[in-house]
Amino acid sequence: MDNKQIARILRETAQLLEIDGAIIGRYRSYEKAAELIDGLPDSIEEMVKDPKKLKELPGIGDGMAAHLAEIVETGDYALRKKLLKKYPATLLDVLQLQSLGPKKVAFLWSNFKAGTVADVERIAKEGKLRDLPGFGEKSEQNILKAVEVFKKSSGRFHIDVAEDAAMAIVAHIKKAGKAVHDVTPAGSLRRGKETVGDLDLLVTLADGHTSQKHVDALAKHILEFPGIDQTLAHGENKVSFTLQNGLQVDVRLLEKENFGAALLYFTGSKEHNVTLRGRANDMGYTLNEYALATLKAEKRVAGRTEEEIYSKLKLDFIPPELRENAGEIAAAEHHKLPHLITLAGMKGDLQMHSTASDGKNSIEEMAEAARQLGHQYIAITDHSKAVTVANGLDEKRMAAHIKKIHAANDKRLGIRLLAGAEVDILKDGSLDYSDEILAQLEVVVCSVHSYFNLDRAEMTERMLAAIENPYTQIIAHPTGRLLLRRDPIDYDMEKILEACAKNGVAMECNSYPDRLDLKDVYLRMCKDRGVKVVISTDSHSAANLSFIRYGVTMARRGWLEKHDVINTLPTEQFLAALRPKPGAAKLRSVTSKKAAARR
DNA sequence: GCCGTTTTCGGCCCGACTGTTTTCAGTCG
Repeated sequence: MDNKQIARILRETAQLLEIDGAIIGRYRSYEKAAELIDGLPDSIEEMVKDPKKLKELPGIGDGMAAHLAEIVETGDYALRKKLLKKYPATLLDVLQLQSLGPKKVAFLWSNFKAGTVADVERIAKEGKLRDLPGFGEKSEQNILKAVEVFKKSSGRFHIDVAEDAAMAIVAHIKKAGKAVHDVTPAGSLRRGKETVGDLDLLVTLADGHTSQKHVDALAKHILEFPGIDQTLAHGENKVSFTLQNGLQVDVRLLEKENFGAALLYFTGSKEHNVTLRGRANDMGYTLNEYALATLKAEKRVAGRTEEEIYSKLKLDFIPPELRENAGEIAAAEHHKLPHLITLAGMKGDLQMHSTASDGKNSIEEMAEAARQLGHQYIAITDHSKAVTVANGLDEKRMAAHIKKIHAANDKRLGIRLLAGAEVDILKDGSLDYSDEILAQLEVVVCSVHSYFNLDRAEMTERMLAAIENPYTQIIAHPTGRLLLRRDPIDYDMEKILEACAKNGVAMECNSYPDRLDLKDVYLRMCKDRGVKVVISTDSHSAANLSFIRYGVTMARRGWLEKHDVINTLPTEQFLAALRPKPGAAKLRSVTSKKAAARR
C-alpha cells in the first residue's frame, strides 16, 4: 500500500471522527498524520518494519504507529472499521456538499438517518430543513444548490477553461483604472493543477485607494463582470460569485503590504500552508494571510512578498507548482529544490495531427505555427489505420504521407519536419503498422485508443509488448485518461517504467488540456527511474500548439528539470537521444566494433 | 492522538463570512 492510500484512509478517519463529535485535537492528529504521510518521500510500508524510526516522525506516537502497522498489514484498521459500523461511508459524500460541515452532517444523520446526498436532497425538497436549529430557509436553498453541483459534475474544470475565465475577469477588473495596482491569479490555477475547482484572484489596491469607500466601489465594479451567474458573498474585502458555466470565483481585495502573505495563503495547497504554519510556529512565528509575525509580541517580520516569508522561514523559494506538501519543504530547507524546466527551454513538439487524419491544418500550416512558437523541429504524427473514426492512414496512404512530409521539409520552412505517426497499440500489444512502414518513420509514437478495460495483468502485458517492440520510441498519453470523463487505464506502472528505462523508450507528457497525461506523480517516477520524457501537444489544429505551456506546467509539477526532457535538446541531439531504430543500432554497433578494432 | 526549555494538562493553523441568531456557531479555504 502506498503512502497516498494510507493518507487517504487516515483522512477519512479524521472526517468520520469529526462527524462523531471527537474533540478537535483528536481528529487533527489524524489529519496531521495524513498530511505528513502524503508528503513523505520514504515509504510507510517500509518504515513500519522499524517502529522506532516511525515514531521519530513528528506527529506519530505509539497510537498512530500501531494504526499504521495495522493498515499496512491488513489494508484497514480497527478504528476506521468501528466508525464505519456507526456511519455509512456515503456520509463522506454528504460532507462534500457546500455549506454542510461535520456538525450539520452529524445532526442530519442522527435526526433523519440522512446518509446519502439523495437523502439530504429529499429532506430539503420536502421543506423539512428550514425549521431545524441552525438551519433556515436560506441554508435549505444553499443545500439544494450544492446537491445540484454535486450531481452535475465533480465541480472541477479543465485548466484552459479556468485560465480563459481568469484572463477575462482580470481584464475586467483592470478596467477599474487607477484604483487597482495589480490582479494576480492564485489557487490551484497558479499551482498548475490539471483541473481547477474554483478561481482565486488577488486584487492589490493602489496607494491612496485603500479606504473602505474605495474598496466598496471596486467590489461593485467587479460584480458587474458580464459572465456572472450569481453573487455568493460580498464582504468587506472579498467577493465571490459563480460564472454561467458553474465555476466559482473568489476575489480578495488587499493592500500591497500584505500581498506576499496573501499570495502564499491563497495559492496553497492547503497542506503546504498548514505545514508552513506549523514550521512558523516551531520557529516562534505565526503565519496568516496578512503577515508572518512573532508569536509573542505579534511583531510583523515579513509579508510583502512570498520570497521574504520563505526566507524568514529559512527556506528557498518554492515554485507554486511544487506546493503540494510532497517533500518540497524539506528540499527547500536543504537547498535541494530542482531547477524546474521552463517553456523557453522547449525546442520541439513530437505529437500533432494534420488534415491527413483528424487534424484541422495542413503540414505547412502546422510547421509555420510551430516555427512562430520558436520550435526547431516538429514531428507530424497522424493516426494509424486502426483509428478509423479519426481517418487513420493505412500503409499505402502513410507511405505517401511520409514522402509528403519529406517534401515539405525540403521547402526549407525554417523548421525541421520529422516524418512520424501515432501508431496504435493493438489489443495484444502489437503495433498497427508493418515493420516496413515503421522503419521509414523518423519518430514512432505509440498509444492506446481501444480496449481500455482489459484487466490489470493483461493491460500490463499489452504495454510491455509495445515497449519491447524495437520500433517503439515514445508512448503517447500513456494512461489514456480524459480528465473529468474517463479514468486512466490500469496497469503496473512500476513494471512499465522499468521496461521504458531498459529499452530507452520515452514517456510522453501530453499537453492537451483534456488529457495532461502523465500526471505529476508518474512524471516524478520517470525522473527517479531514469525514464526519458518528451512534452508534446497532441495538437489537432495550429492553435493547439501553444498548449505546450500546460505540458511544461505538468512537467514542473513532476519536479522535472531541463535534462529530464529530451525535446529541450537541439534537433540533432534530440534525434540522438531517441531510441535508435533497429537498423541504426546495428550500424552503430558495427562502427563501434570497427573503432574498437582500430585501437 | 500528540506534544512540551513558559505546560505531563491543555492546547492543537487561522481568519473571514454566512446565516441564524441577538452574540455566535458552523463552514470554508
